[in-house]
Amino acid sequence: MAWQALTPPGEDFSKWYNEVVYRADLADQSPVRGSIIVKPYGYELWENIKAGLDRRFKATGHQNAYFPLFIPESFLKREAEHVEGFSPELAVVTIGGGKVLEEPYIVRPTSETIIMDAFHNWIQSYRDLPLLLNQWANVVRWEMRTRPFLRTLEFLWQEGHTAHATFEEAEAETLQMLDVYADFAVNDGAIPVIKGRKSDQERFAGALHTYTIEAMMGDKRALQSGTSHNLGQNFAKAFDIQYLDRNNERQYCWTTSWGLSWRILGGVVMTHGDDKGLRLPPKLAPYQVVIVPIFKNDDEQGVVIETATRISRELASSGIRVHLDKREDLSPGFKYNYWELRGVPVRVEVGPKDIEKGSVVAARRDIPGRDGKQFLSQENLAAQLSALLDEIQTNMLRQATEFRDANLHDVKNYDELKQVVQQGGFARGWWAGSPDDEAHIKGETSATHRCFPFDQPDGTGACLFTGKPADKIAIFAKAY
RNA sequence: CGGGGUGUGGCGCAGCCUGGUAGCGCGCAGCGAUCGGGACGCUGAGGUCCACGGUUCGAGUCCGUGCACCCCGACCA
Repeated sequence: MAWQALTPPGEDFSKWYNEVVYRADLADQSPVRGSIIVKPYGYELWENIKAGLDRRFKATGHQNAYFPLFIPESFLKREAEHVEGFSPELAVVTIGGGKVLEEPYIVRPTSETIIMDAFHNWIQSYRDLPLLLNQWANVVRWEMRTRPFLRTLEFLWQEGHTAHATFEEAEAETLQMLDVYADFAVNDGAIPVIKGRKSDQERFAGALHTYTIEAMMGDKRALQSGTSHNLGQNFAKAFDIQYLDRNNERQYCWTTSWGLSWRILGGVVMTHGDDKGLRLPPKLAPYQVVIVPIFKNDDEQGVVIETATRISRELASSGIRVHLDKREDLSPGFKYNYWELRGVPVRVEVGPKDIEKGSVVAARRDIPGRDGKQFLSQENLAAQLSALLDEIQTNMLRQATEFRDANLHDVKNYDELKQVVQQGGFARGWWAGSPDDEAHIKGETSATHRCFPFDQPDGTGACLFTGKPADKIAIFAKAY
């Protein structure tokens, strides 16, 4: 009994999160402050996230490209708001090859500027539009305080950058990509998200509009899980991206950018995890099924391993990501806990009794204890498990949605907002406040304006803070 | 950048107050036993005690300086 139980999430969510990330082999601490090593299991999870997104990007007409890690310092300065927003957190290279550089290079915190510089060269005609690119890359932001995956000095993400002929097209693109993010989060990540628009206070440095998907974590705090920006003509003007329209007139482009990082991986952990560790949605899980063989002696071991291997091959050939845990000297109970910590959606147990009966035991991670266990026939097992995985995916989304809805409260006034924030959860109410009002609320409650949800009620109401007439509702919550 | 904490085998820690050149648990290796919810036994490998300077016959321990990392806040994907 020397193993150490996880800190229960209800006791100290932050501590629980750190323990899960490290103990479930997602990541390791690195010698570099605020930077993590992503271990194979965590990286495979990220690869599945990438695959789900990349497929959607391609389906909406985008192509991948790759731009340099280093950006000339002067590029950042071309868009005033942009440089102001990012300069506090830049890493700057001043020496290369032992020589002081004439112009320092910025290690990209985001790539708008260097990509817009290329767009300047690439776009001449309306026939060149729209230009729809995406880049998978690492970026660096020198953050004060870091947390694995949620905020690291260096992180992996994708950043889409597009240029369009009109505001309407750029706006449509911005909203389309937000839909893509939401579709991915909901259907692959089983994370219910609220789509909305950021307040001016919270929008991206240099953007006209920033749209966001906001998710509720297991501690009822909000996680901004992906953002999509309509950059208007701000960057097009700063980088002189002009095209000749059908009437042979020069026009500035309208550009967008949209990004989603490995933070979403932290979101998966914090949305679904429980006191036994990770719970991974089947669509993202590196292993969807793990097979634990059970035997008492060499005779049993022979036949059990043989059967388990056969089943494993059958499942793999049906496209199920399966792993057979053949490790010896480890008891089944140990393996159950081991794989539960790592969030594998389904555990299949194969023992002598199962072989007698032609069955297996299937235990689902989303339903704890005996309730989640059932016997399945070895006949047609792949189809049965595929159906079970679908059911788990659906159930996890349902559980997360119920939790989110149960902690999303409508508030009429500031007192109610404070109460909601204090007990944990999202506070939703009419809002007509100023940036100063937002700052005031943040100062007093540490809750921030998360978004104006797209889903708006009819009519108008009194602002929860100022009492002034408001035509929009907003959501406030403590956020990561 | 403000506040707090910690640096001792791979990990978690004790030892420091009351100086006498290292110990526990886990993990790891070998053998055996066990295996339907984290069982076990025996044997073994593994440490310039964060760095530098000082006090001392002698420093993990006392003093000074520095560095690093973690946690809590303000800033952010």
